[in-house]
Amino acid sequence: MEVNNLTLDNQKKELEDIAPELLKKEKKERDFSLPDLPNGEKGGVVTRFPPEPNGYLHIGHAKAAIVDYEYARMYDGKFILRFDDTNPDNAHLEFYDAQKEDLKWLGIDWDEEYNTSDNIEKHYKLAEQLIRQDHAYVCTCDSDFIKECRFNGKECDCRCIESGESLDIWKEMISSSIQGAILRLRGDMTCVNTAMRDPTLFRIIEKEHPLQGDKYRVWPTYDFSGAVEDSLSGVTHPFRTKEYELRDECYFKLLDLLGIRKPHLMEFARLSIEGMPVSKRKIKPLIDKGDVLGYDDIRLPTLRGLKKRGILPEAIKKFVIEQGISKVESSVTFGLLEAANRKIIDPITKRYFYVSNPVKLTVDNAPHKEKKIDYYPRDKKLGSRTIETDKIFYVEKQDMEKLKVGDIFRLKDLFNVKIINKNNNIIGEFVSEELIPDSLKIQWTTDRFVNLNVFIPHLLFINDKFNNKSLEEVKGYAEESISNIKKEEIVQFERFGFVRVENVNKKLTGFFTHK
RNA sequence: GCUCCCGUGGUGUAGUCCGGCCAAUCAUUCUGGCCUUUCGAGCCAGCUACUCGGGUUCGAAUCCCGACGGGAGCACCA
Repeated sequence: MEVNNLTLDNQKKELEDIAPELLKKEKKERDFSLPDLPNGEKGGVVTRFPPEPNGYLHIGHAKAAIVDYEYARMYDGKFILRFDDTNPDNAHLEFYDAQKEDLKWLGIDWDEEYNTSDNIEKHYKLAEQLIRQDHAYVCTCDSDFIKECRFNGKECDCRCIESGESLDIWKEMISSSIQGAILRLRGDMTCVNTAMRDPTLFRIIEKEHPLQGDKYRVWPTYDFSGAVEDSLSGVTHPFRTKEYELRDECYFKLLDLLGIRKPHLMEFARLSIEGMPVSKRKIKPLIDKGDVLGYDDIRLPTLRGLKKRGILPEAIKKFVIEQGISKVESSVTFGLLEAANRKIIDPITKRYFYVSNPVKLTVDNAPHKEKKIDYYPRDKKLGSRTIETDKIFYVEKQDMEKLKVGDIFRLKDLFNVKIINKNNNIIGEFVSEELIPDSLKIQWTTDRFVNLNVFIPHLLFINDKFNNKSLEEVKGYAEESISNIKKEEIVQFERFGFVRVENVNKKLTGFFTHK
């Protein structure tokens, strides 16, 4: 029978008769683990995270680090932390440790750690090999000229000097004080891929290195050190971001010429969050001007900023793995990270009363009470506190504005109140204790409150322009028991949102995490 | 300008290599409902997508060609 001649409805009916089970769509569960690695063998995978110690880690670094780390764990392999500190102009001592702290906070530990700058002698040897093989040459042209030649696909005269002479100058570069010389790969000056037009392999930078001091003046470039280190350190699956894709050819050519092992190099897209730039170029000026408070500002996607705001490392990990290693350039909303975070913190955070924009409410005939309220009714393990109440309360101005004289509402977990007067003072009247279904329940404090201001982060940039309303400060009263928290804790202020509260020298500050 | 990469709902992603099981995954957002002593969580339902045009094929999100759109690179930075 010609099934396709039937209408859709008839087809369905027909199917129901023959094979009803086919009509039921069972939900497919998607697992959020990373896809398999090409040629990935249990125990045989080595990955690496190679930051330059030039700043604090941000969510973009976290993506790379988590992907590298997770793959190593997935295959029972090895994960290497390598500081790519081959430019003494950029590397700073403080950031080696700072970045390690950031990684540890993320929950990442490494099997091996080293600095590229420890291997400079090795790099020199390989460079010498290239020169002897006539695959690299010393160039003394100035950078503008080199640029021009690259652009036009022209070779310069330095390319013709013979390998012996190049070697002599190379040795001089290392040992003496000559300036203005670089070592270049003999690539192809007419190659359509401009990355192959004799890229620079080594250059002279005379600056104290944070670890090596003044031991070296000739430093390898990323093209050289990256490829060589990946190969020599046994990395099998190095990842990097898409903007390096054009350099793949150079990476493999170098390893080819040197006759050393070629890893399986892969690229993924950079992670960008809407309105939260990651680049130092954009963040540094804001810090210098004082527009943001530092690299741990809660508006920033630095790991320190996220931490301060109350984002947990597990949420970052989930978020990153959900994004995966696609090459599609996309801009994710911060809401996705928030959602991941909320799922984790919701079941484990205590609920407190916090009243922003407080106004006084007097309930003259209120019964005196000592009310025990669970920190989270759904999980008694989180404990409870007892609040003593009398006639005086503080409630949110916004809530009171919604109510008219005569309206009845409930002070949550306490009793029902009717509004008697709203003129100068807000006066209420005790109505009853039993819960009135569907009544408005609002949070409150007594007159034994503590002052607590909450900083609420908003988008740092809107349409590429700095948002000068990006940091909002809300003043309010929190119930007294909030001051019992230790140094810091993420809590939920009911009907307000999740807030990370810091308790430093008896001074409380709140940082709004998310709704 | 040249070269490379990418293009699935509002957002992000799975599927693309190896065409059929895709009348397209999952998450998030949004809308409605349920539940709840929070505007949070949970539960249920709903909306919305294969950039376009050709080709190959019995059959294309998937392969080929072209267009369009987005991103990146063209550093003595990584």
